[in-house]
Amino acid sequence: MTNLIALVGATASGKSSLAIEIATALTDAEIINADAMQLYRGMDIGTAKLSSKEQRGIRHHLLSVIDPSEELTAVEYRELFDTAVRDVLSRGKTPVVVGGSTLYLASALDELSFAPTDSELRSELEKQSEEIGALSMHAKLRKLDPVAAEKIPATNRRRVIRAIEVIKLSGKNYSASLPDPSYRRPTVQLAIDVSREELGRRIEQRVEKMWREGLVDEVRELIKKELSRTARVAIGYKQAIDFIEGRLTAEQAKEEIVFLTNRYAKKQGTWFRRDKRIHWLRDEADLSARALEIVRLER
RNA sequence: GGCUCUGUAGCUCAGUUGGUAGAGCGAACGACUGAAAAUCGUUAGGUCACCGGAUCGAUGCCGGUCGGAGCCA
Repeated sequence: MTNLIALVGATASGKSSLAIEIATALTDAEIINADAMQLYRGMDIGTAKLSSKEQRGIRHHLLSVIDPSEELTAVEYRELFDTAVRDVLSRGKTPVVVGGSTLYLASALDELSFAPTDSELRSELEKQSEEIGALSMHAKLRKLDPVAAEKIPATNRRRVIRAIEVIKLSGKNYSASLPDPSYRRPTVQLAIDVSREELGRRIEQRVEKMWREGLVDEVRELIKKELSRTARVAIGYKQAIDFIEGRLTAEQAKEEIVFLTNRYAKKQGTWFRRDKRIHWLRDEADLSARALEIVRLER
């Protein structure tokens, strides 16, 4: 018995609208967002968030639930996610998870025990990395855990720092490889297989549309308050800020958004391709019918 | 028309006092455990514009051809 349906994959591949179709057909489904940026309140146009009209009466969870000044870790996301899932299940409904934020999805869907964190230790290590350099930092890791050091390139400061943090906090070695994934709850995962070229075309159109629909105004409103590190680097938002502050022309900003979105889609492709549990759906006319067939077979 | 500068990887450009070349970005592929729209890795790309000359040897020097930019007229 499947409790969860998850629609994952690249940005602009058509997840949101397929989710609506599936939920409508199932009649008892509710949607749970798994997009890191759609969690932010006030970040609507640039994240391609469905309007309430587009949601067609399907209940959506975890949209616009945190302030753009906040950050949300993968573990915190999992807590929100679990609450939403329990809520949906308690009413006898089926949760349809939709999103492309890789680490959030792994955290929510799969068995992954995150080691603890400590912001003080973290910032101390970050400072140290600045001072002594990436190579010395990596040498420190090598002393603590040669196996982990072997797997993490010295140039990847973020992962080196996190590994040292975990080892110091837990006293145990750091597993630098992702385990074979296993679901926390019975789940069926679907993704839409859209070619790079087609994705590129859609992204270009989507960026034009975002700009027309007022991305810049949305961003003007947002930057009245301090944005969190995460919100600040959201594709589209950073470039709109650069436009507003005169560092880019409108054309340059749009061009950069298109480019970065394509690169993002590519990266998502790499991540999802290796998950052998995903059912890939050809992007053709009877898409939702085939999706429903798989869902019914798996339930 | 004259003068000056210029043509090296898909793009922007280094470079070789003459011994057949590099970087950044891009591309392809990949990694990923409390920032994930993050943070990184690997690999593939070049008759060094074209033709000729001198040289053991030219992408580099000399001459010419073609293309680009600027200044003067």
